[in-house]
Amino acid sequence: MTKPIQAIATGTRAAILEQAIPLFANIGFAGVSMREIAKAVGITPAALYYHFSDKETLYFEAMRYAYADQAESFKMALQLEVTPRQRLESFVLQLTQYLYDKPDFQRLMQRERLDGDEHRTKLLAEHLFQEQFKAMSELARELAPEFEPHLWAISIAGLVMYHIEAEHLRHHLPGWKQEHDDPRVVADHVLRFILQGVNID
Amino acid sequence: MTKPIQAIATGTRAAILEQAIPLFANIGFAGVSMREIAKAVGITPAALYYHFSDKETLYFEAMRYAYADQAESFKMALQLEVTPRQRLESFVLQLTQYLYDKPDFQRLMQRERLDGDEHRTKLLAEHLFQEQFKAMSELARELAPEFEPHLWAISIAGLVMYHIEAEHLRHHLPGWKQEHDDPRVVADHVLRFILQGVNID
DNA sequence: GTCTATAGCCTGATAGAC
DNA sequence: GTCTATCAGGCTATAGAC
Repeated sequence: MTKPIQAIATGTRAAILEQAIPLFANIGFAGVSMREIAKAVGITPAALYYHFSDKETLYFEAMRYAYADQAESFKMALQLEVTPRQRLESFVLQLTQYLYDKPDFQRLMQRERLDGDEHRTKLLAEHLFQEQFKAMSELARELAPEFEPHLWAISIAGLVMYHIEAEHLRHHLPGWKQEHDDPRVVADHVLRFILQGVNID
Repeated sequence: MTKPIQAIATGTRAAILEQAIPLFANIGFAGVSMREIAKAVGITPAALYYHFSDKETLYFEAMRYAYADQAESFKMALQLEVTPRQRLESFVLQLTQYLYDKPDFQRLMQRERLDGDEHRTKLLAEHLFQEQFKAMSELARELAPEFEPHLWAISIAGLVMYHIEAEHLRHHLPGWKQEHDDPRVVADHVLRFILQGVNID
């Protein structure tokens, strides 16, 4: 319905990436054709091949473009000079809010977990998540020393992500309420769920 | 490599479904062609259309077939006449083990969360998960009355599932150890993670 | 039930004009 | 840079023989 001509993008290359991202996120690599992408941008398929050598390269670049601003987003939350508990709280809140605000990014992550090859998965882990994951592991050592930091950090991330990824499914499961789709309610629940198991002074 | 001709299946229809399931699970609906499925079964594409009216119907029936044995699997774990804590323990253990043992099922679930339409998602929720989800919600009331049962049950399921779904990604994140791929280690961690936050007598 | 053959369309990708 | 035109091949699905 909405046809938001790119306001941010300058240049055709950026416009292509910005139109391709939601298509790949919502339909997947195999489900989207170069013709569809071209149509969304308002050019012919042939023009796509001037900017990207093939479909896979376009997909790869679309991912990199979608990730571009992400790496910066969480750094601050974890590096603040505050108590460990406050760092955990701001991390959970920020992650929840981010995933709600950027559904394309969230769905691209989800698809990579299913279809990402070794190369892309490694890139994802090392260039996007590693720094935050390290900070989370450090937090684990401070807040929950009785756990493996790696497993603990995955648990935190998984808790947040699953609530969001299962949103449609949850709507048909007993006890669902409208408010459960509110990121603040999810973040609040997840935080309480974690903190009850953590040795807070 | 391995070409395990169907040993369980009796009849072509079952053979088709059994060959289609891993293909859909690993590559996805849009990524798999009727030709590929036919080739895996050892028949021609035309023969598929004798058994299933079109590709979508085949996919739908393949899902139903993959789910068929699942509904029974978890019932006992939750209906045992044991303490709530023991029911939680056997649920987490059984879910973890099941997802590791049936990667096709696990991946089909993951794909449904991404691409499932309203109809399939509802079917999934109501015919497969509802009963176990209710039992989990009941468990929540007994073990963690300070939480919303719905959100608590989702958290438990999400904890287990995310560890498994993120397996490839985890391999490239700091602190990963080989043993973290062992379902018993994951189940043990998840259980401890949950139980520390639960009021056990 | 399964086959051969094929219709009709869509796909990724390229050549060459502008 | 973007176009028109097009190729070669893959796709779902069907018709009709056996």
